[in-house]
Amino acid sequence: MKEDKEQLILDTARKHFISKGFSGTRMQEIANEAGINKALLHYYFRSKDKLYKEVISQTLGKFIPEMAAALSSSGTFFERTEILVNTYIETITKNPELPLFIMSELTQNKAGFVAEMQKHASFFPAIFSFIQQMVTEMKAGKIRKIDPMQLMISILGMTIFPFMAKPVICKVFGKNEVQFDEMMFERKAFIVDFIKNALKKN
Amino acid sequence: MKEDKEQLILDTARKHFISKGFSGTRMQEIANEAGINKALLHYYFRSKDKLYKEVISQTLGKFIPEMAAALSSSGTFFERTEILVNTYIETITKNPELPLFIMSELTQNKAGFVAEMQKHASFFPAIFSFIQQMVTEMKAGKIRKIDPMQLMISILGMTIFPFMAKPVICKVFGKNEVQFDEMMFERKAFIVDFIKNALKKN
DNA sequence: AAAAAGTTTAACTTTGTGGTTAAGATGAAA
DNA sequence: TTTCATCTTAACCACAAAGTTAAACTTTTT
Repeated sequence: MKEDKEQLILDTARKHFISKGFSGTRMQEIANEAGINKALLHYYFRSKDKLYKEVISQTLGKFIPEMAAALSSSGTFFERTEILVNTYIETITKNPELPLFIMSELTQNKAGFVAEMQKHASFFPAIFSFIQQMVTEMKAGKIRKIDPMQLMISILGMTIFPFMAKPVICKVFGKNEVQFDEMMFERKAFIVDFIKNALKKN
Repeated sequence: MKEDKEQLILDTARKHFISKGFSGTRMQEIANEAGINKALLHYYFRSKDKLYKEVISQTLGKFIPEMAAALSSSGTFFERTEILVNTYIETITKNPELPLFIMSELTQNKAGFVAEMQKHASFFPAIFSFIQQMVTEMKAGKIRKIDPMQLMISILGMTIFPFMAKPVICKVFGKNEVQFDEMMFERKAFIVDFIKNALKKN
């Protein structure tokens, strides 16, 4: 019961913080939507600040390890790319606003956010394990030699950018939520294929 | 003198609105940083809302037409892609926070922002003129046949995403502002090359 | 049943912020 | 000099939002 309510508050708060930012979010709104009152909000989480930190901690604690794991699979570079792209698109489809939110908070250099981010530094070695594989296969002549950093950024850009530009994409191509998800589903194969062709040796 | 001060206020306000959002921005802060007082702020722009709208109008009024023009060049698909990528990277390098800001405001569906955005609908036909060229050259057998929408999103993703993920990229690859700009400078050629290879016919 | 701990509510206080006002200073132009 | 827009200062108002309190209700423990 207690945990239920606590989680209900956290879920409601997350929705608001992620879609409207910290200063755009009203404690009263969270209370209303969670079907409780403001006093209870403060009973559970002393202040707006602490509630925010808890939301961030929970959200990043779930999201970042998933992202890191997808970077750390085994197999050939193309196999790992396929797992990476598939996992990213599947995971982010469940939380499409998350990348934009994370990047916004990082750009604004929100103190509590950056601190929480640093707790998940496991993300960094995961990236380099992936890049290492690129380098290895380039040296082995399996794929065309290009700048690994630029390639890494390209893979992430093709995969993550559409979620961040979702409103524009939906508007330009006349898509609703469902059609957008379908497009992203098809995009998994598209990206892998696109990268394979781009890295084919002449 | 008057126009100077007016523009000084607008520039200061833009900095704050873009980096901290509407509700995160304080009129007092804008006044302080512009070296004036709050009363003068309201003397020039009646309200925070009107100031915001003016900032948005000025910013989008300059930025979007540039983006649309870059999509509307002439030449072959690869030539147009090169112009598009070069112009986007050069333009956004001067305002690296803009894409993230625009997407955030659109996602939050900010009334005034969306309204202003619709004034620059010229952007939409520009996109389709570019896509049309893809289709033409695919039919003519000049480039490999793939989904034009997915290709369009890929080009924009590879070009724009790095700016939106700038703090992460700088952190992961240990880059400062200058090094980031250098990387983006090199990226212009990288993207064009990458796309050319990906679209080469088997 | 009584006590204790946990849970909920309404009403209240405090603070932050947008916005106003009034009185006057400054500087350019008629 | 007079006039007018521009600009400053400082105090003020109104309101919204964060946060507090005290009292009451519910559940658990003894």
